[in-house]
Amino acid sequence: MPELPDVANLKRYFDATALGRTVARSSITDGRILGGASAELVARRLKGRRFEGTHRHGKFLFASISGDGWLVLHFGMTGELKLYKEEADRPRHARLVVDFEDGFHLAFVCVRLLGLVSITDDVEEFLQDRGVGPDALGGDLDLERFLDIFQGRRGAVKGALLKQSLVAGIGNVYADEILFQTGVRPDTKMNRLSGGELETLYRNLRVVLEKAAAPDESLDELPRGSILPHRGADGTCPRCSAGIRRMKVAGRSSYYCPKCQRKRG
DNA sequence: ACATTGACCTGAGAGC
DNA sequence: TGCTCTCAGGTCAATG
Repeated sequence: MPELPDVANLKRYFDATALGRTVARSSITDGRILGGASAELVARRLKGRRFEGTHRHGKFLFASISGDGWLVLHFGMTGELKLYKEEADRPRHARLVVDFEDGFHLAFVCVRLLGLVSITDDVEEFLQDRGVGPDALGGDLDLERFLDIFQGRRGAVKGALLKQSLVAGIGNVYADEILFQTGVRPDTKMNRLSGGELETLYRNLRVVLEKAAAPDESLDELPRGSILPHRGADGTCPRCSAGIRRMKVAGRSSYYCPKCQRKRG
């Protein structure tokens, strides 16, 4: 679930449920979610504080803690947030539970433990240390920067789109959607695309993610319709009705239309 | 430097 | 019912 558009939704959920509330206490129920950070530090930083605002970069969500630093959340493959009141409603696989003074609880749920909970004092520094590239929807990713990053790469287009150090936020599903809109097969080598195709790729990347991240998600308004609901066995192309095919690219399942998406080179 | 592969985790679903 | 296998929307370390 949690690619850029999903994290945008989780940010809205966090804003609606946690901002302005005061933390009474918090607990980490499985230390493996911390990626080396200290559970004691997380608890100490949150206790008695309020969340004042949030910031999303790629698939990371940062929540500013009143007076002192940021809570870092990454949702991995299976992360989500759940606000609840009654203890009986605590979700399974809650890895971080924040208890608010007003009796509500916010759980960071992560079945497969591939997500991350941490603390940082400086968001920019955190992103730099981890080698995270510019946000896919950010203002500093203009066409020029995009071309700088992707032009001349030798590997598959899809592999490059998925690489968070190049551009942050695109995951397996939206990479397929962007490539469907662009009419390019996922295994096409990046350096086989013309300048014009790269520009189209950039425009589609922005449009797809903007539409998907909007509160009223509207992918079906895309010029070619959306391939996303047709992923999986027996899917058909929304544009030409050909059977959707599947192949592995960069180790990930990739769905594409054999008629609308051509391989170059 | 760049690209590909396996490992990290758990759970759901298919097939026997 | 229960076992085994495959797969899942992410990322890192190790390898070519």
